[in-house]
Amino acid sequence: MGRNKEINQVVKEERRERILLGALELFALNGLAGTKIGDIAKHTEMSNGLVYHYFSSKEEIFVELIRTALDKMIEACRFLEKMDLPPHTKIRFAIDELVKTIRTKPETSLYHLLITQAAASVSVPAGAKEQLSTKRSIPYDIIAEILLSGQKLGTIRKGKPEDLAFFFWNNINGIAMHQVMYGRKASCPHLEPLYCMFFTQENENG
Amino acid sequence: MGRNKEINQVVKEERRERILLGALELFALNGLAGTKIGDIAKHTEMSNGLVYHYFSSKEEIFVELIRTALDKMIEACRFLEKMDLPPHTKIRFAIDELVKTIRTKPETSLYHLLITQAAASVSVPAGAKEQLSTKRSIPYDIIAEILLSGQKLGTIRKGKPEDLAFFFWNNINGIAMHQVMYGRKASCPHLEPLYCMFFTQENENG
DNA sequence: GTCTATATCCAGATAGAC
DNA sequence: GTCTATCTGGATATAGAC
Repeated sequence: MGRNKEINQVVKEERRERILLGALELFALNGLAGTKIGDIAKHTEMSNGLVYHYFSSKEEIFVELIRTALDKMIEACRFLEKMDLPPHTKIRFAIDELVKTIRTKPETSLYHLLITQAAASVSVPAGAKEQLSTKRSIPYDIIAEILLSGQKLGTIRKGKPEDLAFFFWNNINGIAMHQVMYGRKASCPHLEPLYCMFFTQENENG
Repeated sequence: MGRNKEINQVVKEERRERILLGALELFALNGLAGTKIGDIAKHTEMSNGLVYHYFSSKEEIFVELIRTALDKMIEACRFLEKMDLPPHTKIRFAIDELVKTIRTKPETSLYHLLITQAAASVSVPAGAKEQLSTKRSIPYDIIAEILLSGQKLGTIRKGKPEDLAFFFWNNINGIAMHQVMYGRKASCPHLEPLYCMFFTQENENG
């Protein structure tokens, strides 16, 4: 009894996840307005109505995805922040790790794409706007902070840390987009040029 | 008579331009599906019906904008290609000039955004797909070619030219997006980190 | 929980007056 | 050329059978 309820709960959770994952692919590629509920239903092999059994509206799905995307990114950044490594190693690690995740876990690229898109768009649901305005800057701030420490040690190039952080995320997003567009077909670009952006010379070849 | 016809022709052309410019802003920010004909009409202070007097469909407007965007970009690249400058100077010039245009002519950023968005999207009209598939790679190829010449002269960092060209455009697009999002409020990021991506050391400080 | 059928609404596009 | 009114289709969301 209580038993069955638990199991049902799990099944229900699973279905939700399926819908979210399917919707993520579609939203990331076609945007909120460009994705019909019917598309999501078809893509997850459910009926139209069933989607509405799990979510009360298309926007709700979208907002939940935005929330998840932002939370995952922030979590990764906080983890990075706490690592016991010199700043320039943290940055290198962050680049390598982000790119590895992008290449191996497809939904990662989609999350990046989704956030980038949503952040640039005006006609985004209020709930998503709220998430974005409170959380979007955090990864930028954390990277900027690490870069600043590195600059003090002379291992990171000079320049406004916020500017460098901007380039950092910009390139990560671009790589994610590249991955989504060309997938396994084209190989991921080599990352040396990216390192060069951030590391001072002595450090660069190390 | 022939006189009046000419004048009318000019007025008509002007209206078309107004619609295109207004639509560009909306498409770039909200995508094709996220932009209603009514939005375009309101934004250009025309009636719904009048928009249809100049264009036969929403998609037609979109495709024309994509075409224009690609053609402008290609034209600028060809101009760059033909300049009588050493490769690394061409690259520096290209970055400076692109960023200057992005900062001073607002529609430029919107064009960049529009193309990036459309290229990533699946649900784009056939006409736009066609434009993209025949033209999108040209700016990448031209920049890669210039970078390759520079590599032969030792003024451009080594690495696959296509990869470097990818980063080149990726950062330009990111700056365009930044400009659209924060406009005049936030100042444009400093470009030194970008130069570092492409130039060899001796050259970098020159 | 899951489906089909449907009510409702909204947006693309057209018709026709001025 | 420009507008308003309207047709029409399609998409969101709901109702109700199973």
